Amino acid sequence: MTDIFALVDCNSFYVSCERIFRPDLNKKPVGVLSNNDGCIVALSKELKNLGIKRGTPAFRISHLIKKHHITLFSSNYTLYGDISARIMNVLSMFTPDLEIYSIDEAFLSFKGMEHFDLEKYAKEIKDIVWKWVGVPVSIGIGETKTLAKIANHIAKKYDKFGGIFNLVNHPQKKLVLSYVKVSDIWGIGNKYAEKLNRFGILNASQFIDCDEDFIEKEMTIVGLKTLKELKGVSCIVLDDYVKSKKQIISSKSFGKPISDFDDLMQAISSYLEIALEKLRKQHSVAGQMMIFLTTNPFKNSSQYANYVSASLEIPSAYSPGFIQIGRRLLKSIYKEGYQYKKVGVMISDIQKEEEAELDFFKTAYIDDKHKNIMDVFDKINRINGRNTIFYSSSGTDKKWAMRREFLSKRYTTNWKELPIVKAE
DNA sequence: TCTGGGGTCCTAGGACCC
DNA sequence: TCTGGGGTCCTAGGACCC
Repeated sequence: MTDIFALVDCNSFYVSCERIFRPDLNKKPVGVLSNNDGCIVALSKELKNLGIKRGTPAFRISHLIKKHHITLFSSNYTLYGDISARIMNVLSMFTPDLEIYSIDEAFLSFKGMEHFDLEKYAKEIKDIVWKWVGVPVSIGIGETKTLAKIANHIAKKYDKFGGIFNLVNHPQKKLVLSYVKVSDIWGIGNKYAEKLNRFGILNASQFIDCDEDFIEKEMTIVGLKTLKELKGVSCIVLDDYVKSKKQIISSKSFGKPISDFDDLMQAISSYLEIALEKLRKQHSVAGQMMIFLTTNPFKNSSQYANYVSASLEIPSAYSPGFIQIGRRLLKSIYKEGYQYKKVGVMISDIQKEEEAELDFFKTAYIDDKHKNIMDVFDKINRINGRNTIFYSSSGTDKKWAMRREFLSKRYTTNWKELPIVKAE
């Protein structure tokens, strides 16, 4: 049976989520901002057409907002996460093998379906997602994940394909690949694209003709896998189970500069709470933690950045233990007199709770009481909403909280903010 | 005034061991 | 002039992804 992969990718996902509840913004330039309303991270086609690029700081386009009637939103991850879950739910009805690759992308296995009308099937998927959730998607189909990615890229780029492109047994595969820049191949980023360009390799068709030893030498076995995938040899398998995280990071820039130790400690404590809740959700414990802080590198003021890590005697997921160590670590690298822009925490050396318990010398948690406390803690927040209860070390004044000036409502996760349909 | 956040994998090099 | 060889483990850094 031939392996066939379909990649379903939402178009301008965050923008599309906002548009579900603001249909008046269809066909208009819309953007979604990063945390702190800093950079533009998602752009509608109309905004892209104004020459604005992903990653542009919002303040650089402030003069264009009025002129072109641009609408900007603060990122509303609660909303996007909820819409994403709905889409994945719909997609899972079309295949038993689904890999949720990111918040807005999923690989579907079409294994053994080479005699089906794959484009027609993809069109059905696209239409149903649009009808039931209200988000437009593009679908690319290929014998490998990398080819499905390329097909998706083409489906998105050229309107004439109606958002669907199939590379399986394509009679002009080489010609199609010659239209794809090497930097648009999945797995080839800026650095390797530049390197390949220096060798005169500019598009996917030229890349596929390269000598395998040469590619492995210049791009390690990662590059070699990409090459083989383009040739139709599947090297990247479909992972249809949820993988546990091997490290969890929580960090955010502050809404305004912070220099006080206690404020920084509040942020560290809050981020640790977020990271550890994620850790417990995947039933794991961590044996290592790291914290870091930095001033604003874009400012001319005096700069300082540092990080420090510590190992835990016993791997755990008990928040107070981590917060205690976090305080000690912060003390060791904190310097007075600097304007800090960001702090963050990282927990690593992660293993499953059961596995840790099997190890006689590394019993997870100090005792069951700690585990019970955290279970109850998480349950309360799960039922009543995040931050219903939290540690006092995380503070209540939160001077450092991020800016979110253009936040849309919690249309799908809060009863009080449900959209209202008015009959005229 | 204003420049994101969260991940993975691979490799090279150092420390250490026999 | 010579100053072994091989293995493992860990870490930092680089590359990529969304």
